[in-house]
Amino acid sequence: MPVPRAAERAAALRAQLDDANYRYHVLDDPQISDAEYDALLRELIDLETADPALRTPDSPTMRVGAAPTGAFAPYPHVKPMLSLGNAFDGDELRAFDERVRKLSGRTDVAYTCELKIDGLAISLRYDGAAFTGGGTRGDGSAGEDVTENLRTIRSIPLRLRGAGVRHIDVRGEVYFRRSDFDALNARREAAGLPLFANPRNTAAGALRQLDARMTAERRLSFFAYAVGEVDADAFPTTQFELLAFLREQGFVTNPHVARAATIDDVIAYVERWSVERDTLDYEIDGVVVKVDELALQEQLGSAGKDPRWAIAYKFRAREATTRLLQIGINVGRTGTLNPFAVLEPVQIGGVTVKLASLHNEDDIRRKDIREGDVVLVRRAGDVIPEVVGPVLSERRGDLPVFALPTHCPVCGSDVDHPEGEAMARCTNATCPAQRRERVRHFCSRGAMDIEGVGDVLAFALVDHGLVDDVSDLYHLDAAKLLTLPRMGEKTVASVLANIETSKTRGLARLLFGLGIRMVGSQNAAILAGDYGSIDALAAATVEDLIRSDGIGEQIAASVALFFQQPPNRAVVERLRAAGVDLTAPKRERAPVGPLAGKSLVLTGTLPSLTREEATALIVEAGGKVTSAVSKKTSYVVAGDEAGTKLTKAQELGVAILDEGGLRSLLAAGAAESSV
DNA sequence: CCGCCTCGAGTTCT
DNA sequence: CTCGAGGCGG
Repeated sequence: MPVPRAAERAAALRAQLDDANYRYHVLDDPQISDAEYDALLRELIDLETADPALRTPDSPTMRVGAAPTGAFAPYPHVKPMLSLGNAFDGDELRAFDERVRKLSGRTDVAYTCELKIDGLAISLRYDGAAFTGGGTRGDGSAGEDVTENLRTIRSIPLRLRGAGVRHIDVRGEVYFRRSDFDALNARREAAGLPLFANPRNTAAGALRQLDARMTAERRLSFFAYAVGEVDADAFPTTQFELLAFLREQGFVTNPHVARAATIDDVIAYVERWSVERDTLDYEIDGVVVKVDELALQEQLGSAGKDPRWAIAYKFRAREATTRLLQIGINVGRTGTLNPFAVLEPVQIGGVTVKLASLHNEDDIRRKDIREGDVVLVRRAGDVIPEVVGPVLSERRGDLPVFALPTHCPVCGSDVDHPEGEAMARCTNATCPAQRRERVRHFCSRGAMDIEGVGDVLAFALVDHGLVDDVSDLYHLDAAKLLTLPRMGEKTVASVLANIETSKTRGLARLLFGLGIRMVGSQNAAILAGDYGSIDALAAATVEDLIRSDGIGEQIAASVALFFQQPPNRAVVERLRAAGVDLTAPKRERAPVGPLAGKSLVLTGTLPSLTREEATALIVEAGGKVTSAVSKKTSYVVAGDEAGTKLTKAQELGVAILDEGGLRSLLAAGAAESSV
């Protein structure tokens, strides 16, 4: 028999803790601190530990999580949990509205609009006022019993607050707050554990933990939005009031609900949230639209599986899960082994994604990505596909940990992977893959800009033995080119003409095109400007080279090494013999113009200028175009569909221009200089 | 020696 | 666009 005094105290503590929880989660108006809450909880745990008879199923102490159970029992839904039909644009919403009005015979139907939380649908059962169990959606008629795990979620009340309810099934969404998810990942990173890919899958995994203590640590949240079977004295008549009723009972409902008098209001709501979705602390994947009147819902009923009184508007997906079929390896022009993902094709944001970069071996290991995994794929900056990570809950059996090959997949040479470096390299400079890539790079737009020689022709030239190194491009003739597949007289003539034109591109582009390690377009321009000719540069020592701005020991050593190697010297001589311009104008005096000394960053698409044209105008005005935004950036020129650079500029307080702003800046200087 | 700034290298899809 | 890493100023 429990000691009466202790029983009283336990009951008081329970009431106090429930109340604190309700104030914190539902009212968002905490009256006691987290520390005080913890102290009360501690006291209750101690009482219950001393006398287990004091323990009740709805005690807040149950939230810390019970010990592991074997497996999940089935959880039948007396009233099935519905799935909703989808709409992807305004027209489909209008069609839905028309059907509703036609079937109901009404001229006007009001709707409630609710954010569609990207989490897991669950059902909670209350008998009397006490929480007695809950389960996942499953196939709609039965899911899994995850009662112990649900108990750990603070925003799920363990007792109803209102009177008059004898039984109720409450439906809603379990989800992960972004802030809680980020905090969890930060802790995992500190502990050296692989990071979770996204909040939704992590929430799913947490809810299916066999050990509820693990679930408790994850800090899941819950929004209630519907009711299944119910037996109560009084019940609301609209969806909007139903949400208020759920709040009165102690549930958290999403604050961004709206009542829409017409379908136009619904569409306005959808458009607003498709833009503002990123401002929320949780992820949403659409909007749920329901006929507001519950009686009308009943009347409309369902067609097959889907109710006729509700529809889910889905935002365009930004990420998706798919199977990682294989990890392939590309060999880059510098010999780097670049792993890439071969994916089961999947639609993301309107395009089919089949491939994605995987960066390097360490990255794959850190994310614990394995061949055969189901992976989460996202389009970084809404463009370039990226594998975020594996969905661990989908992993079946033992998949092998990824390891880079020790020999080049193309030529079989040894692979060099220096300690502490991210990239592994094929050690064979004459590796066919490297040769192909070097020729392609030489002909590319930023380098010698040889029109007509893209990936396909560059590879064909190397593969057919017409070109071994870049100097061979200038010793081609029509007869040789005609031996290649898909090359006719006309194409050959144009390619030869374009190769001829490229001879005058100048030293900066040539140096970049040669593909010297650590010499990209910028360093190439600096060296060309400082030395004026390839002979002067080839004669420079490391000590000479490091005097150039931005050139340190490593880059200097790389340049010097390049010109020491006989094959490279031979390439230079053959280029000279062909009449390729190996000189550059020596660096002109300090830049002048309205943008002298300014550095600008371009992002997005400008209305009437290409990126190249804008860059040329800025350079002409004495300015510099760089790729990343920092405190030193003078202006960010933002066009349509600007990406993360615009956000960064706002964060750092860097001035932002549109195309007009850029033009007036250029014009201002032109006016001055003409005076 | 650390932290910031830049640059290099590789990348997807239509 | 991303990540890695070299250069350099504090």
